[in-house]
Amino acid sequence: MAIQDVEHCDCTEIHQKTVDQVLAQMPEEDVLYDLAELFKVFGDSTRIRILFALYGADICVCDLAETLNMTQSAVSHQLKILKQSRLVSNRREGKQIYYFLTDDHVRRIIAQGMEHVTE
Amino acid sequence: MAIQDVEHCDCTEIHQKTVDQVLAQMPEEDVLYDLAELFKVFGDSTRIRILFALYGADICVCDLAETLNMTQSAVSHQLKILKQSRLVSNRREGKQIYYFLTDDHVRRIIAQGMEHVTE
DNA sequence: TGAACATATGAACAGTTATTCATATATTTA
DNA sequence: TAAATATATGAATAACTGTTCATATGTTCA
Repeated sequence: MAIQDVEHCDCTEIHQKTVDQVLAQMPEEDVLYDLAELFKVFGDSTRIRILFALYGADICVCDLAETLNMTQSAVSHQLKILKQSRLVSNRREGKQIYYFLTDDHVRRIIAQGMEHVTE
Repeated sequence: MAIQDVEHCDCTEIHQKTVDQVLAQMPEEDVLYDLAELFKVFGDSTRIRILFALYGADICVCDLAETLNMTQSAVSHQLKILKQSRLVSNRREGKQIYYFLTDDHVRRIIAQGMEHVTE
């Protein structure tokens, strides 16, 4: 999966000017990596379902599992990933832990995606 | 990976009202699936790099491979996925095939993601 | 303090996916 | 038409990932 420095292109005629211009405007590799990692988090049905469930209300793990018809363990594993990406946060209330969307970024990203999907 | 109808939750006290409300506002399963599939396409460094390369200009496969330091085959495989998701389109010009972003949806989705990543 | 409850987590397994390699298709040009 | 060039694609492999199962952690209440 890593980008290797291989003999990459067997074409004879490269438009070097185009290549240089494109390279000049590309973001840094680590930004591209982080961006891909972010979208990867959205790129799973379970996590999308969790994010939608949290769209309008704070919910505890147990209710999430019930709502999405999943095991508590599976939900917890995915919540961990969502939390590491700072898409969701949580707070404890007694025995239960409530999760919620960290901020409106998530809603906007999802909204943009929905526009593409439902057009 | 499929959502199974298992005994999902061993909690005693479910907030049924919350569960029902959340379920009522969830999009259809197939919309959620499509949305996850869309983000999955963005969730790979190679494809993100291709999309950024196409951000400002139409580029042929060969120049893409050169720009991204990849084999032509790997680029073609990923372009196929991007095309199936209608994120990119292409046109032939003689021997070469130029790829370009289908519309501004892609740019907006990427822009939203960048906001989250670079904050 | 101990039992019950809610959540988190590590290991293992199964399914998925990106790249490579070899080769096929399609266009141009000599 | 044959050769050269540009792109596409199928099969195989290696790496990655989501779920399950078993269990650990942390909180409340009797």
